Amino acid sequence: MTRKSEDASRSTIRDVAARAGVSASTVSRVLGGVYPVSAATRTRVMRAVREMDYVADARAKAIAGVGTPTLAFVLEDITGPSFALMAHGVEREATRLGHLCLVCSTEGDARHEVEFVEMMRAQRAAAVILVGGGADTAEYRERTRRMADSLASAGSRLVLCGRPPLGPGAPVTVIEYDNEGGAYALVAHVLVQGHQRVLFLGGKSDHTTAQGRERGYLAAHRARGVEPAEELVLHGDFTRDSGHRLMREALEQKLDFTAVVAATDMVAAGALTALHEAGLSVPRDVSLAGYDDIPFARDLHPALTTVHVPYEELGRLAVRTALGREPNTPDEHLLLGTHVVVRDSVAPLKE
Amino acid sequence: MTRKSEDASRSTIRDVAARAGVSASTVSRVLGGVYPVSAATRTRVMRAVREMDYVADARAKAIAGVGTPTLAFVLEDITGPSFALMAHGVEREATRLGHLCLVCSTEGDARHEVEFVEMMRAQRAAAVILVGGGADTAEYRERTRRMADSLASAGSRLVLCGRPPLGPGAPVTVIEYDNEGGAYALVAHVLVQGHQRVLFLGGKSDHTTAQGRERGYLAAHRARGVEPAEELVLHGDFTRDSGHRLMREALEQKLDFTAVVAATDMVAAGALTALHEAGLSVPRDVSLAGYDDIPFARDLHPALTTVHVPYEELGRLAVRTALGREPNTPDEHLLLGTHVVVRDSVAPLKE
DNA sequence: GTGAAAGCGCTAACAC
DNA sequence: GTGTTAGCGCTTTCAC
Repeated sequence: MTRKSEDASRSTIRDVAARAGVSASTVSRVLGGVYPVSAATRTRVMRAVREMDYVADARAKAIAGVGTPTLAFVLEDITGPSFALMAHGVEREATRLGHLCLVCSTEGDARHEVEFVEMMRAQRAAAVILVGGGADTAEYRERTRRMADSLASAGSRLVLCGRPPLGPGAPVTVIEYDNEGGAYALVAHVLVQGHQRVLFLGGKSDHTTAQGRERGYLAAHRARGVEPAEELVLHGDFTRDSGHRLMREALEQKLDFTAVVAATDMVAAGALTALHEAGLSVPRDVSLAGYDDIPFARDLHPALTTVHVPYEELGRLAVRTALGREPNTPDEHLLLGTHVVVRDSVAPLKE
Repeated sequence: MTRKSEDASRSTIRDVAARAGVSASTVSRVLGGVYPVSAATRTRVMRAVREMDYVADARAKAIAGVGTPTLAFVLEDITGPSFALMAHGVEREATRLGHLCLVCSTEGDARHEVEFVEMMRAQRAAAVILVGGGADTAEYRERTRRMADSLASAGSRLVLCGRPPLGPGAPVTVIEYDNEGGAYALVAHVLVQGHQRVLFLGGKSDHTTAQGRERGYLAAHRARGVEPAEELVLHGDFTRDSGHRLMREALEQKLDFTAVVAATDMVAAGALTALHEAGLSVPRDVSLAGYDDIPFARDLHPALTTVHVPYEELGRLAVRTALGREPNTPDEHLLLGTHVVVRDSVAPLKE
């Protein structure tokens, strides 16, 4: 049986109406749901719909005020495991709440970011979720503030996930997780094992997430009365390659350390490989810890001690609060907790 | 300076027109681009636009025939590294080609899948890309064929990525990569090292991707004149946990093998930790290989020998061909090559 | 119950 | 150059 010969490409509600011998309104009504329509007409209409394989144009519905709402998720690069986790949470929750989910990758370009947000505003997205840390500059605040305002004035809402909050009064929701606290706990755990010289493989020095983790590293030292050696905190970015390079350099320079804490698990993965390449054994020769608890962390060898961040939950939460809010609500600030998960990559210092 | 007091939420082109003291068409024209408008009016209009922070409703534009086209990408779970890679490719290429990109996760549920496709058809998506293998059943073909037809008849197009092609004549584009060939080459590489009993950690036995890889495993054996032992091919799924479990069971059952080939890198990762947990060393005690060449493969220890699949390229290609096709073109079939990348997890068999 | 008409926000053809 | 009108595909009064 050949499936329909006419070109449904331009099949409109009127075409269906014509075929069923009724008016467009009637078609709309039977499709719409529970409006009283005689059984006979309903059947005829449904048959026409089926025969023509008709689906109402979602854009037209939207413009008529009955569309499926949309939610936008803009991130740097879906390829990063923690971003992917969040995206998953966002996507699940969005569809659970009956929303369509647009995702855009900015590739870290701020210009792309504002372009995307503008597009989403044009799409009349119910909310746009921005994720991924960055530098907390005046320029950032101004730009982001502007996005927040225009979204808000369009009845939408901006959600900042793991990125610098704006000043007070901005119509945004910010959801963060505790970078400093997590790093503090993690580093404390390392220090307790007797390590005194722990190398920190950090991120970009103006990146707020990196800063938070670095602060935790520092604070944990000071809490135990040890002043961290300046040459032990290195800066790169959050990639695997950065960890690999930094670690190799540290080894070449014969820096003196017995443990290393990486700003992310990716960095830790690179560092681990560098360590292995240098013939060092973890944790026998040196202890290693990461941050994020991406799924792969436990398949590293040794399984990585790290800090768990509830990324997926973060994503879900982001959409839930975004969609639950009244548009012009002022700022709201959620802080999710993190906790260290102890595996095998950190061992007590043996003299 | 306070940003605009009126509620732009319902700010329409007519509002802008009123404020600028012109007609809506004029506003449309200055916004539209290059239509001749006097400098004076243009300025006035632009000022009004700025003051009201106006953006044209993309849905309304779309319905009027000048919208940003949309492209849909539906996958099982963005959290899988290879999916993420493809998504990245798709997303980049889509935005490069001026398309918006919708992504939906089906969580492996076929019902969700058809629902999403229906939605995308309603959205008048220019194309929908379906990725992720599955069982090649009659039900699958029928269902998918139906989706392809209705998409085609709506002027859109279905692209199948790494999943079973339909019969001939279906209006779909299918892009695959060479599972069998890759597995063949990989297993040949293992056999050449002297291994005779190589364990295969496969996927679901009705999953076409898994089947392809298994066929390659088998073929490589036969090509060397060795009949693979039946008890050495195990079935699970493509997750890390599956690899872990299967490996542990194989060890418990004291299966006799000197190398293991996993159907995916994730499976290999799980298997690797199971091996480590059992106190075995790779590749000294047993060799191990994966498939996919996800970024993490080289940070496993030892770095994983695997088959490279150009996932990101696959994604880009998918959108390029999808968008480049005329709607009702019959089937087209692209096969991307794969190649094995030799790292450290496979070693020659020592007697 | 059902149809005609108005309206959603926009663009485009057609005046002037 | 610019305004008026019609029309995109749909929903929703408002009549009958």
